[in-house]
Amino acid sequence: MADGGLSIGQVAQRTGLSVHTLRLYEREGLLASEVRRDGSGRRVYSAWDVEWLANCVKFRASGMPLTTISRLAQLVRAGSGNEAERLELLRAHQRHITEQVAQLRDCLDLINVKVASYERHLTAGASGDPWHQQRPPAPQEHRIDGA
Amino acid sequence: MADGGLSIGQVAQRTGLSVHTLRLYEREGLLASEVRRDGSGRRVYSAWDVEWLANCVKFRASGMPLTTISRLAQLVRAGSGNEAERLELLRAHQRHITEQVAQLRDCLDLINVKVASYERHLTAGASGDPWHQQRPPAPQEHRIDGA
DNA sequence: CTAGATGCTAGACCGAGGTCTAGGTCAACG
DNA sequence: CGTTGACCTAGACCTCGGTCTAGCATCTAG
Repeated sequence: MADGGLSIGQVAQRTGLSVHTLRLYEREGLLASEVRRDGSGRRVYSAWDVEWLANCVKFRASGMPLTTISRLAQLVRAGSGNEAERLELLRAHQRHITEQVAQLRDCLDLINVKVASYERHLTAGASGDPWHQQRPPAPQEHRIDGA
Repeated sequence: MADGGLSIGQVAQRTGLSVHTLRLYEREGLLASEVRRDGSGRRVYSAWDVEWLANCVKFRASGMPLTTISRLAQLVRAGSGNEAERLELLRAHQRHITEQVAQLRDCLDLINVKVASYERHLTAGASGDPWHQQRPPAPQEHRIDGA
């Protein structure tokens, strides 16, 4: 392939997406630049396309829905003049990620406690089911609702 | 409701799940103890059930599939003797979360770069599209005239 | 007593995000 | 030449995790 263009198969290999998914993404408007085609209608991806797709993969992995990526792509495709909107979109996702990290840490705390508890249980011999420990009148943690 | 038993609606309120979802979770075997019923067949949740559900919510929020929660619930329901398996399951999810956090950080890095770049762009006046830094969209026309 | 919440079950429906198939084109290889 | 493999489109199909409806029973307040 001249000029560094890549076939869909090659792009699949280096993005980790399936060729099916690549075509889906294109249909859904996730690409920020139209994919070229060769003489017989086959897709030819530029290095820039691949780079963009790699970003898409990260966005997806961090929970950005296809529609949002599509909107971003649309803005980029539209060219200059909408930078503020792109920035807003990115900031929103930034916040979303931060929130996710907080939730993950929250769950991780819980799991760490349970894991430690089971490890104790297993190495020290049975001392009661860690998941059925009676909770004596406990210090009010973040109770969901006072009641 | 005597002895602190809660109705499904009350549980929905304090777990943030819908009553539909609560019934779904029960059908799918996510509950580690069978929910009691009152005289006329209505569910009566114990404080422990609610606590367990709150954990389920965290598990879900951290990407644990229903089937996995179900398996964990099943183990807990089965009682002592399978602690090693529970621990294994928890450790697997621990790893999964850690991996997710890494991915999120990875995406966050990317976004931070882009955000910074757009901020510069916007405050300092247009200086080129931050998303087209390396490769201007020079889509060299796909040949339409014969070869 | 009656209305209006709230609950019950069974099962249909939905959106997101893929994944796969059918049927066809094309280029290269032995 | 025929076959093989990568590619094309259109569209069906699938899983996951809910969400909602129908039709009925029960509780509670006025």
